Amino acid sequence: MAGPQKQFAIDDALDKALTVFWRQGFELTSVQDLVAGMGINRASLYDTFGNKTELYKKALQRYIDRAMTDMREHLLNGSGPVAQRLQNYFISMNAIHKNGDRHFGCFLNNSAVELGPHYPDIAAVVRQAWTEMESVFRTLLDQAVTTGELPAHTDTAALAATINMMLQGVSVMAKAGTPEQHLGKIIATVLRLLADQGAGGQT
Amino acid sequence: MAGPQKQFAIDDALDKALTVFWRQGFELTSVQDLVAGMGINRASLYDTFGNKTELYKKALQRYIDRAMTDMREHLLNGSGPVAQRLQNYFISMNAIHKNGDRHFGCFLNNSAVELGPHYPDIAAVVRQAWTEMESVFRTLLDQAVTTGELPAHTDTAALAATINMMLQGVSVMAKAGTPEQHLGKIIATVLRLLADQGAGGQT
DNA sequence: GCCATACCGGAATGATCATTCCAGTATGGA
DNA sequence: TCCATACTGGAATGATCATTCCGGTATGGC
Repeated sequence: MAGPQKQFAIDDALDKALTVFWRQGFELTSVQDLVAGMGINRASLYDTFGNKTELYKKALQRYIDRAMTDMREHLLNGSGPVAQRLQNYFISMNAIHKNGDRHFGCFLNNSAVELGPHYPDIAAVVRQAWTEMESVFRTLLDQAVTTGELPAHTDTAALAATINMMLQGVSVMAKAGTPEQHLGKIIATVLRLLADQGAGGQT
Repeated sequence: MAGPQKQFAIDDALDKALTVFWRQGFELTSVQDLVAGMGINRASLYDTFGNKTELYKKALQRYIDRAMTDMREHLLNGSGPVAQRLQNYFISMNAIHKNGDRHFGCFLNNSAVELGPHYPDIAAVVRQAWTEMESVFRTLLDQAVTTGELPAHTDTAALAATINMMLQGVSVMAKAGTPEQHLGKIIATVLRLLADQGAGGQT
């Protein structure tokens, strides 16, 4: 084909769009904000990404892809006790979601709350991502059962779903500006609950 | 004073405004939607409530007042095991947050995510409400310690904060359309974790 | 009966928004 | 050298928004 060879880097533009949407949410982000933040022309934005809503969906998908990769790396490839890896993951997520003293929360979580009720397809994408996250947590918990860190009768599927729910809860509280120290106490309590899991009773 | 005696019922109008904001969120609700939903005149809306943002804050405060009253009634005045009361509360919250097959989530939670980052005073109101909710949970847990349902060494403050976090997590998942059955499994797991709490180890 | 008050429907205002369009510029293959 | 391609800045379009304003109406106290 004739013409310039060097199309602006699509993935890089998506990352920048994600940053803007993450900070401001969907409704409060104008296309002007996106044009400025992405460093590309308005017409290029529409040519390449369709429209504002489509761009948001593509940015969300990119966030999911990266979050899942990060998650597997941190949780499954790590060594040491599962409890320790989980705690590190919760703490590092909290760090990723903030910038300076402002908290932007989990982008999946934000998408679910702000757009879920109005865009069923976005809600479905979020649920699908959560299902994958639960699957990673379950793999991790199964490792813990194998090593004896968790009792053999543990319902790892149910526990994985619950851990994912807790991640959403912590994210929401962080977004509202809950003090770091308070969040730390909650995370520690979660870890203690998991450690005690099944110690007293069974099924 | 001269003039009509029967001002339109302010509280009733606030309830209707709350319903509209709850279903559509702040940004996607137009003043026209509010005028239609509240059944009052546009000029009356501005005269009585200031503007759209002020109206939202007043509706949020009304939601908080009613939610706290409901919460105390359901949790503190009830009888039976604390675990049972907690489970009933989680399930009834889930029912309150939905309408037919659509889930609107917890209005506090929605406010935190959608408006928290842009309106620091709203974020502060939400955090204050959460603090009160934690206090109610703590009172409930202290009852459980008294009756022996929970061990004496239980850190009820930390556990109360964690339960509140879980309520937010379940609310977000419900809002994204997570199937009832899946939510039920998560709530059951939470209750089991709490029941086993402290059975294995101590501080 | 009289009037200030409190509401009403609806129009006017001024701003912002997403999206489309256009004229101009640079690039790489032929 | 030439031209189709891919981008650029910026203006035009058409819609929607929050907020203010106005003429009209009914109500209760005097």
